[in-house]
Amino acid sequence: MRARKPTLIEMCKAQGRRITGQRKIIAEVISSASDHPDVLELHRRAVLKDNRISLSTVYRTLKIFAEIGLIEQHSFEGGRFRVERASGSHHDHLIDTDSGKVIEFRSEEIERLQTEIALKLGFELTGHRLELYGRPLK
Amino acid sequence: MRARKPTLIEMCKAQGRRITGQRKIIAEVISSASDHPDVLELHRRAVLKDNRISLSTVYRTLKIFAEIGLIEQHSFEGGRFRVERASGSHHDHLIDTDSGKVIEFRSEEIERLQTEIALKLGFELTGHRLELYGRPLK
DNA sequence: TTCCTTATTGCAAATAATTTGCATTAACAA
DNA sequence: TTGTTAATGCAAATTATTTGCAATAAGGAA
Repeated sequence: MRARKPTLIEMCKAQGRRITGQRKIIAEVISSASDHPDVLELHRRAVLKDNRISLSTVYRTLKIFAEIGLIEQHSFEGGRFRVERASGSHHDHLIDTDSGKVIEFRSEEIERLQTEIALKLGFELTGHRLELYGRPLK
Repeated sequence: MRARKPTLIEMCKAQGRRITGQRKIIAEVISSASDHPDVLELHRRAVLKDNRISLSTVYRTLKIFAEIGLIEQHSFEGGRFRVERASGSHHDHLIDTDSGKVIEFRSEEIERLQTEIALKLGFELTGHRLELYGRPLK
């Protein structure tokens, strides 16, 4: 039997946090999202499952999840913050400027170049942000 | 005699805009900035030269300059918009996370890879954002 | 130069996104 | 079951930016 990846809630509990109904639901919404919803959208989806979840709680819960490293918050060009479950493996994003959809990708080549460039400029790379914006080819 | 690069104000005039005292000063502040100041900082500097410049005017002027393509506005991680005079030549940014300073760089290699990746994903690259974050090496 | 039209400005109020104070509720350990 | 206290909901506060509107001033016409 293979070790299962712990759920958001399990990780949360492991941090000594209380497992509330609203946290369970917000975690569920995030886990089952295949897109990169923004906070308002998350709240909308959460309220569908339990209409007693306030927007502040969504904000607070996201902040906690982010601190523990369970999710990542991205701010793409000219929009609100958008959320995705941390996948463990790093990737960058291509944003479809027609639809707003987000496509994930990863390039070892680019990762390597970034470290190299930082080094050449006299810096130790601690993070980066790479976003491509494009229109689908016909 | 070689053609001189037109000033922000000249470009502005060429667009049929009125040349006001505040626009002259804001243009001056931007042109003489060697860093990437945010709006509040620009306003602070502008007020030093003429204390009758309001923050809204700075915002409005920046919007106009940006529309004409005279400046670029960047939103680096977790901060306000920061402004730089458009240089004509594209470059990316490395942000010193200790000091907040911004270093410009350009890598043909990375530019090329980006176009290639987008293409591979079925997209025509229309824009991108690349920011490196790092700490200076000792 | 002076006058006239209308873009531009300053100010205060409006938005928009997010955060916070506080009284109430509910997790969960004893 | 109960007591402690983290978490919640709500409304109000923040922060960054935009906008309505009356007053001002650029710049072409006379």
